[in-house]
Amino acid sequence: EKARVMEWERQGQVEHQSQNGGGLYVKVMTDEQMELLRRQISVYATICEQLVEMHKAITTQQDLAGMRLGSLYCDPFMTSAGHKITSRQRWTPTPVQLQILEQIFDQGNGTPSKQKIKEMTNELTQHGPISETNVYNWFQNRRARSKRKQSVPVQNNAESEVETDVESPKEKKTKPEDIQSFENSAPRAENMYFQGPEMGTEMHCLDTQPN
Amino acid sequence: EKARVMEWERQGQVEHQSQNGGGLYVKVMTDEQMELLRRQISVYATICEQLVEMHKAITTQQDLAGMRLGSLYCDPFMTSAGHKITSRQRWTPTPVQLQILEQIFDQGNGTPSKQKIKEMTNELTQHGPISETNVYNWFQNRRARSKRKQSVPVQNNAESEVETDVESPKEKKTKPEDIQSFENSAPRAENMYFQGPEMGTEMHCLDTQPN
DNA sequence: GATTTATGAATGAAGG
DNA sequence: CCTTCATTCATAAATC
Repeated sequence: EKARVMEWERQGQVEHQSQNGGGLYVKVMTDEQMELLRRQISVYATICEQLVEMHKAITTQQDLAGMRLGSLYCDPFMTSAGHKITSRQRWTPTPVQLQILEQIFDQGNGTPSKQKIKEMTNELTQHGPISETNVYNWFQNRRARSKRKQSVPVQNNAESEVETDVESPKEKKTKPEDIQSFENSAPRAENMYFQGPEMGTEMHCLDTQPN
Repeated sequence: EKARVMEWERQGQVEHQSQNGGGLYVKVMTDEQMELLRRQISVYATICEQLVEMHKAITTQQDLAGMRLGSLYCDPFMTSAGHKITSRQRWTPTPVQLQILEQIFDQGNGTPSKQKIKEMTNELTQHGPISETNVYNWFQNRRARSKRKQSVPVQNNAESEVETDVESPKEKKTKPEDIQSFENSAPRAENMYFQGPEMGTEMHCLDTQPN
C-alpha cells in the first residue's frame, strides 16, 4: 500500500506520440490517479507543516533548559540503506545550500565570477561546511549536466527483445536550450529540491546552538 | 495558490483516448515532469520521517508529555512509507543487449566516443528499449567495476586485516580517516522549511489510504 | 517475503 | 568548458 502513490507509474499506459516525426514517449495517467497523487502530496505537506510547528515549539521551550539532544537523533534512519555514516569524504551540499545554489543557478547569470563565488561561499558557509572550490565545481557540473538532463526514458523491458519497430523514441535531447526553457516552466521545483537521503546528515543535529 | 505542485497538470498535454467508444480524457506528462514529481514527494516523505523521528526522540527524552502530539504518529503510511513511496524505475538490459555490450566491451576499445554510443544505442534499440545515457552509464560502470575487481583478489599472503584494506590501486586517494570536521554544525530546522506548506488544504490527518 | 547481492544511476572532483 | 573517474545511493534481481 505504501507504493500506492506511484502506482500510476506502473499501470499507466505508455503513449507513443508520433508527432514531429521523432517519436516521443510520455506517460499517461487518469484523473483518478492524479487525484490520488494530489491528495498524497497534500498529506505530506500538512504533516510536514504540523511537525515543523511542533518541533519549533518544543525546541523553543527546551531551549531554556539548555538540553543537548543532538547526537540522540543520529541513528534513527539517516541510514536509510544501512550505510555507515563516517564514509563521507567528499563535500555534500546541505539541503539549504542546494536550494540556494539552485536558485542562483536558475537566475541564469552564466558563469559566476571568482568574486561572486567568493561571496556565495561566504554566504553558504552559514549553512554548512563548504569551500570556494566546491561552489565552483558545483556550478561547472550543474551546467554541464543540465544539458543532458533530459529525462531518461527508463522503460521496463518486461519481455525480451520485442521487435519494436521504433526509430529512436527516447532522443528528445535535441537542443539543450529547449530543455532549459522547459525546466523553467516548472517553477517551484528548486525550492523543494533537497535530494532525500542526504538530508538526514544535517537534520540529526537539531540543536541550534552548541552553547 | 497551493496547487503549484501540480503545475504539470496545466502544461501537460491532454490526450483524447477514443477507445471503448466513449471518449476518455487523460492527462499526459513527460518523464521529466514525472521525475520532478517523484522528487518532490520524496522530499516530503523524508522530511516527515525525519521530523517524526526527532520528535519522538525529544518527547521520549524529556518525558514531560505535556503536549499531546501523539496524534501525529497515527498516520498509517508514515511508518511504512519512507523513501519507498516513490520508486524510480530503472533500465535493465535485455540478455541480447547485455551480450552485445559485453562483446563490445571486450574488444577493449576504451571509452566509446559519443558518436559510437549513438551508433550502439541505435543498434541496441532493435533489441529492447535503451537510451544513450543507459549505454554511457553501462560502460562507465562496467569499466569501473572491472577495475575494482582486479585489485581485490590480489592479497593471499600472510594477511591479517581484511576489512578496510581494499583501497583502490590509486595512491592519491584522500585520507581514509574521517577527520571531517564534524559533519555540519547546526542546520536549524527552519532551514528545511519549504516555502510552500500552504498547498495542503483538504487534508489534515492521514489515514487516507483509499483502500 | 525478508536479506543480500548486483548493478543502473547520480554526483563531486580532477584533468585537459 | 568538456570529459573522465571514483564513490555512493537506490533498486532490480537473486538468494535464503
